[in-house]
Amino acid sequence: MNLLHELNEQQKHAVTLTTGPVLVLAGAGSGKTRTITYKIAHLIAQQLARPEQILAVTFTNKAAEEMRTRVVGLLQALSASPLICTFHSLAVRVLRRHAHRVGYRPDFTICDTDDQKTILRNVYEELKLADKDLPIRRSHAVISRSKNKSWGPEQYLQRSGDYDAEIIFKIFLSYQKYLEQSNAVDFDDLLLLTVKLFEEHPAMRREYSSRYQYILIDEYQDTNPPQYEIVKSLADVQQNITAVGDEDQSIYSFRGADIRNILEFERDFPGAVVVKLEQNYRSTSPILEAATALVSHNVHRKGKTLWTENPGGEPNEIYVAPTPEAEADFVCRSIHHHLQEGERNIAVMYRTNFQSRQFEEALRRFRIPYQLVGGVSFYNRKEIKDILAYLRLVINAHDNVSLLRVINEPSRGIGRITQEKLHQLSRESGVSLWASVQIAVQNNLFPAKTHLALQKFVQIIQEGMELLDLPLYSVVEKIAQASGYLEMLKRENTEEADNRILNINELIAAAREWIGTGGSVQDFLDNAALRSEADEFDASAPVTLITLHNAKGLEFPVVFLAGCEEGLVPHSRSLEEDALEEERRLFYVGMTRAQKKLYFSFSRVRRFYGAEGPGASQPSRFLMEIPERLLMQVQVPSRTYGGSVVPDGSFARGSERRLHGFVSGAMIFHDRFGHGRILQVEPLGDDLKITVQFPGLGIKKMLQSYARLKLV
DNA sequence: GTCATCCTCGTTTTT
DNA sequence: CGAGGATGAC
Repeated sequence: MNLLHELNEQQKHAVTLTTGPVLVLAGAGSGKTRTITYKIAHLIAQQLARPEQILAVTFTNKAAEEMRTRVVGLLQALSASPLICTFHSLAVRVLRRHAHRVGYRPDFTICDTDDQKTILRNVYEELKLADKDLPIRRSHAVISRSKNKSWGPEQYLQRSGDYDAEIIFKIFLSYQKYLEQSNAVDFDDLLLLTVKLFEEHPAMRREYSSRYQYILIDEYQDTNPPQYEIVKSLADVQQNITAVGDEDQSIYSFRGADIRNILEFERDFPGAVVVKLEQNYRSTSPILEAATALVSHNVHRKGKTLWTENPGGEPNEIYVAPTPEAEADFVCRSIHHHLQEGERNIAVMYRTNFQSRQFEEALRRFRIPYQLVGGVSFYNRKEIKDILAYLRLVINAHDNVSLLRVINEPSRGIGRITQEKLHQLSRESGVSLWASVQIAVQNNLFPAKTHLALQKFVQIIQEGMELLDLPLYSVVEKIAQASGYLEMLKRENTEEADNRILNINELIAAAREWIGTGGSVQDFLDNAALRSEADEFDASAPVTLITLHNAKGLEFPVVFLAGCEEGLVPHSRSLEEDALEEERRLFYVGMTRAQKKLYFSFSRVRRFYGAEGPGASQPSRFLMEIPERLLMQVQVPSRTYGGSVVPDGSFARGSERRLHGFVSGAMIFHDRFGHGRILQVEPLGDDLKITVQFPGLGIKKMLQSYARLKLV
């Protein structure tokens, strides 16, 4: 079977290098994932490796799934399958077998962000700290960032230089202790414990690195230090590692991703062969040229030259909207147009999640169906997490985090005070909360009402434990019943509660399907915990709303990059030099998702927290970095705007802010270049109607003329 | 201990 | 504007 004829020379080269380390530096749209996929297929087809000797690590579950299907597609008959997974799911797999070697029981629970914050709240209580002195979100962020750099509490204290490092150090310590006592791990621990396992148990390292003869890593530029350590360990014995990445698409440094991993691959893996993939198969040339021009403003890159055989193509358009509503309106109208032309996959991308709302509302108004990627995913909904917490407790009652989540959900009279006392009890006697509850019940430590409530709770969980022999879905069903959760929702009798009931039913259905996979209850829970929002992406949806981060690895014929404003992209919190380059890469990632047509849009006015920003927003500097010849302004020959101005044409005090951006822009336009024409200025009560005509000036000049104006 | 209401404060990006 | 915490009435 010859799979290689479908590849170009460089891709073929990368695929046929079957021993030793290989670094594939691949530009956007150059087929890097395809190269890995073919390499897996090639190794199997040529009998260079058995499928189970191959391990491929991707960035998201979705990508893993896709790669799996593609491999199966290339090799019709597969007796076994290669392991294709994410770092985190790999870690879970390893740790479920060997947790005891690093101090955990194999039934450890995985905490998500919410759970982490619950734990931190308890730590705060123990250390007598208040959220307003040091916001939990901050300690959470600091702890996670440290772990992403492979720092424990001590290293953090020594190396961070934070002014409040000492107190965070204490929080960090207690947090970690709490996790250990609950036999729980957070996302970061999954990686760290795996590293620890390989470090402290050379036998484990040997076992895994000889089990997998070939290691393939996708999106290598996004690996952080613990992931890097895992890669090193796994490639230890055979050194048959293929890493595929693009330094221009490194956008996860906030999660500890270290671009050095890719820049220093050749030093880390001596004898590495470097292959560059520079032909882009995705985008037409206006898109590719603009993207290339943009990213060439970055200093920290190896640099490569992308080229395409798709000449011509539509010009990139910019639309400047007076308000976010107008921006959404424009996007919807254009989407409508493209849909009518028969386009099937259109994406609207933005920097921050909150921007999705304006587009959702507009799309609904236009009755255009869409999918939102990100936001609150199914497994993140409260009702789902609650029911799953019950399920976790039934498997492992000592899981404090889950216990706290549902001990009073639905409320059964075990409030804050009781919970605090239980905590105290558990700290004093060094046992789990579940054990404390039982001690309390046995020794009658609480008033009659509370006592009964606790008894009832114990009973619910114990009954659940007895059900575990039943099929998973009926366990879930019975738990939803016995806990009183369904009843609570029914009694609420609102549309929202009904929706929640539907969601629970959907969970039961998912549990029913799970039986078919042959996985255990534990696997079911692991899967739920590691499922990310981006995994729910449906490639066939006509319109997709998505953040720039989530869009990585995807492609769409038509892309709208919305909110191209200073402060949004680049985000106001990333204006220092390094962070700025990352923002530029993020923008680059967005641009290079487009196959045929790329739009930029931004709004003169931006609302934060429901109120307007302090002045007109300025166009993103990234727009300015794109050569003018590659940009075209959407034709809006004349527009009518309304706003508050006093009759003589000057702006009323207090009202100028609202319309500051475009009104002032129109005026300076007139001033500075002498071409702009204010067609009409008519008072309308307290309002003023201004009609402006935009002639064909250079687009950047015009964007800037708006932005630079100061209103007097 | 619970529920309702008021208030505060904050939005980067994610496994 | 909205979520989630803090406060106060039962």
